[in-house]
Amino acid sequence: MTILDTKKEILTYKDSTSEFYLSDCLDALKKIKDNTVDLVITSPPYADQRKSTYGGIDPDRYVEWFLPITKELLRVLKPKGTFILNIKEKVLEGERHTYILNLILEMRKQGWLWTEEFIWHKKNCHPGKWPNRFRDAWERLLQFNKDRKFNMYQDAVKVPIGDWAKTRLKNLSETDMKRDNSRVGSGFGKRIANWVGKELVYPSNVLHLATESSNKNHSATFPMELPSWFIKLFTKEGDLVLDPFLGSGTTSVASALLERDSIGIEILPEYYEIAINRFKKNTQQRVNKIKIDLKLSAEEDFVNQLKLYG
Amino acid sequence: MTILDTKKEILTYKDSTSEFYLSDCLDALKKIKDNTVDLVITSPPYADQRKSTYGGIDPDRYVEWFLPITKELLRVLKPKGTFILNIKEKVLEGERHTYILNLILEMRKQGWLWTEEFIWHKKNCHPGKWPNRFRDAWERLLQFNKDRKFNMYQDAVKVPIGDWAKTRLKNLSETDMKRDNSRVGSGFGKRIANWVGKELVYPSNVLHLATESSNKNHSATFPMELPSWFIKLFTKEGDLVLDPFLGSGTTSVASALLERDSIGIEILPEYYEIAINRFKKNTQQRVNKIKIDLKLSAEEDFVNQLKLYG
DNA sequence: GTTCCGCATGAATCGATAG
DNA sequence: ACTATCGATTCATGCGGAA
Repeated sequence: MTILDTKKEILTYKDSTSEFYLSDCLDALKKIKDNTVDLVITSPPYADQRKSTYGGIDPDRYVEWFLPITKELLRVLKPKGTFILNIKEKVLEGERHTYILNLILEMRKQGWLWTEEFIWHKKNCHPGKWPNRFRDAWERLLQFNKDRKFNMYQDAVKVPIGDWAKTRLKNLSETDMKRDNSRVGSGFGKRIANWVGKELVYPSNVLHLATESSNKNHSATFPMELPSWFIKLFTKEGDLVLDPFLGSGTTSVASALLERDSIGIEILPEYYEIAINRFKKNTQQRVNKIKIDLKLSAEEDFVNQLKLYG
Repeated sequence: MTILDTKKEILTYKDSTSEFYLSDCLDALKKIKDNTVDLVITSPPYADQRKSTYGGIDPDRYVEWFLPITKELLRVLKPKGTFILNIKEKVLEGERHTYILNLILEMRKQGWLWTEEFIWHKKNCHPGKWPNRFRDAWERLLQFNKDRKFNMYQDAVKVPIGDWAKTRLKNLSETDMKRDNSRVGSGFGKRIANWVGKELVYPSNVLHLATESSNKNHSATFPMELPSWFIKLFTKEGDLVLDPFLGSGTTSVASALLERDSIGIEILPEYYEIAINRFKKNTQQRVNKIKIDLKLSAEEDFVNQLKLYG
């Protein structure tokens, strides 16, 4: 084993501050004070799955590897904060492995409450064919809390579709959507503006999102909408978001664009650099195109909502 | 406690035989021979949920109540057979209860393999609003097997939609679909005929189905498409399907229409009668309308596939 | 014979109130 | 205190009656 580089950088966007740790996860977590984080959201290395990049954790030892980390997360999370864990068990010898079941049971012994399990339905799941199973099109989004009372801002993720709007939407052909979408601020945008606020409903615990194929740099791509949705749901502006397995930095970017502070921890220098660069690019781009962004924002938001809650 | 009525009736449809037991589940199971069942599919009473009708099982005692039953199911299932368990944990004191996690772990100790977990996305989930959670829109469909090698007929549930058909479908307005659907054998039917065989894809492990509210007789309606889909996937004509918690008899009807034999067990006389009557009505109706059904079958099948894999 | 509209109906959960 | 019951909340679906 080589000795790991460690460093810390701080970037800002508008009023938000984003810290980046190049460090072992546990080491960096120990530098964070008790009860300071509003939301932890992460997609840890899946057992044995990303062996080539992360070293891979033996499925049978996954729980014992992860428990010290969840213990630290419990410590740094505010009493009314939330922990969202994106994970899916792998198949081993023809069976779904049980490490996630055991992880949930063990985390409850640590003091975590297992509040809810959201489903991420991956609309464009990985292709493939096996004689004894179909393609895996969903992942778990486990919600844990320290207390039955936690912060939840449901109105921030309301979905602008009722019966009436839905029928109209179905009657729009796909080419219509595309054409109008490209004409910024014109037809489609105006129509959306009419819908928004007319028929807002609360979403359910099933999210419909496509994986992002664009960022091939990091093997586990979780789409920007995923952290964005939970950040809007469980934090307000100025709150602090933590991702202990930052990867290519999706959580940091999502946090900054929503003007939340963030801490991201990544052990591999390659990914750390990718995360830093992506953050700079995305926030800078945002600043340069601020006028266009403002014009687009209503449409973008609507389209994102659609993608989330198809 | 009153002494329960017990009886057994046998009904037939085409070449298939359907047995109905009015009996305690365990008692009836013990009359079934070892290694004779090709598919067990059932939706047991959820913990504490149907208290008014089924007596309700205490969540903390759910596992110990269910394990003797799964032991019998393991005995009667053929080596290459499959057990599909439809279940969802309830919320207790703000947390998702862990009895299903424990059930899976305990069933593995009995010798079951936990092969897969399908998701049933309930499009019309129960409404409601709470300060700390969204509506629950999914249920588990746990797949268990006795052996890594099991029968699976994937081609039987192929979905007739590729990218090309998908795009065309989106461009069809809803009213177009309805209108053409009503003209039997005309436009829509022909178009389907063009698609079938052109773009067949395998489905994923996420099923999109609405619950059936039409059958008001039984509180827990699982939609006919659900057992139908798994029956097609895991059995062939003439095979034997078992539902130890028959309820209003959906599994028996689905089995008969697909010409599989079936055994259904129901402890409550009210539901037993409903199941018998529904079976008679559905199979009889089917026979009367056999010509129309044959004409419709291609379309019906397509529409059902659409509903399953939206 | 169709199509459209209105309405009842759920495998729910929380918090307040009552025993 | 601890348990049991009840009202409030909410929306996709399918049925029935009417145009």
